[in-house]
Amino acid sequence: MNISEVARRAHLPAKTIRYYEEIGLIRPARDANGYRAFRDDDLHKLAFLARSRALGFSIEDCRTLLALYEDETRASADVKQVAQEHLAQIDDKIAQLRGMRETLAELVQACHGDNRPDCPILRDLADGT
Amino acid sequence: MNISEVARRAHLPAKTIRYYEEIGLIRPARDANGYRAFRDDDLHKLAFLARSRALGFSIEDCRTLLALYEDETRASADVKQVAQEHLAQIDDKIAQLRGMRETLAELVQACHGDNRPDCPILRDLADGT
DNA sequence: CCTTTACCTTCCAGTCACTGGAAGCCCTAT
DNA sequence: ATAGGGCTTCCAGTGACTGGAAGGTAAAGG
Repeated sequence: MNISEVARRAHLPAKTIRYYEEIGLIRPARDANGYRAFRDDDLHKLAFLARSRALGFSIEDCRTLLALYEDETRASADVKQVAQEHLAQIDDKIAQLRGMRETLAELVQACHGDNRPDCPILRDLADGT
Repeated sequence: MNISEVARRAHLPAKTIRYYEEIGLIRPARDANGYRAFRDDDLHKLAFLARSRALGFSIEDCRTLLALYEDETRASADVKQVAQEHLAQIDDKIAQLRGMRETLAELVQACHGDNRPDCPILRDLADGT
């Protein structure tokens, strides 16, 4: 498989796949002409990475997960821990965004949004009141 | 005011304040010795920026908001539009995170987290099933 | 007056995960 | 022979800082 085919099948841009090789997540073979020659194994790994990234795991988490995936003697507890920590981070992020959302929604609500300069949004940003 | 005092009062790291000057958000005067000499006006702007950033506005949004803040002839509608667009982006982000959270929580739930290698999390990442 | 300590300055590099673009080689079809 | 598309590498840029080095300056203590 050339890069564009594997990109299509793994749902990743070709650029990203090259980048993943650069940082050592995959090691595709090369044809005589220098083109990357992807095996099914590479495709599986890339699909694994695409799904891990879609769940918001960092690249370093993905590296860990991929290593666990390939390690037949892994303990599922190790996988679970990575996932749980990530879940906690997502919860933090959601909480933070909800806080912002609440404040912002109130301010937007309070602003007339007309031609006059008076604006509760700016007042709040200026005074923090 | 020197940078450390204004940093303390605006709740921003000194590094960030220097960065904000570099990108043209503020233009503090200079003392003869080369130290930045912050006026109350600079402090107000920095506090404004700190609060805008805390609500998740991008630096470019902050630039716009600061310009509106300083423009006595602004229309509040312009401010409201920036805030509303940002609110919509936050909502998108929350929705995306909630999607991830839901999937992840299910997977974490399903994983025994013991010494055995069998793991629904890895299965899902590998198969997408 | 000297030294220490705590500021302040600039500049450069690194973060994270790509993304865009340039320059150039390779393969296929006409 | 040429046109097109795909492939390669390398370099630079994104956003918003953050860390650290190298060096000037100020205030306090001895």
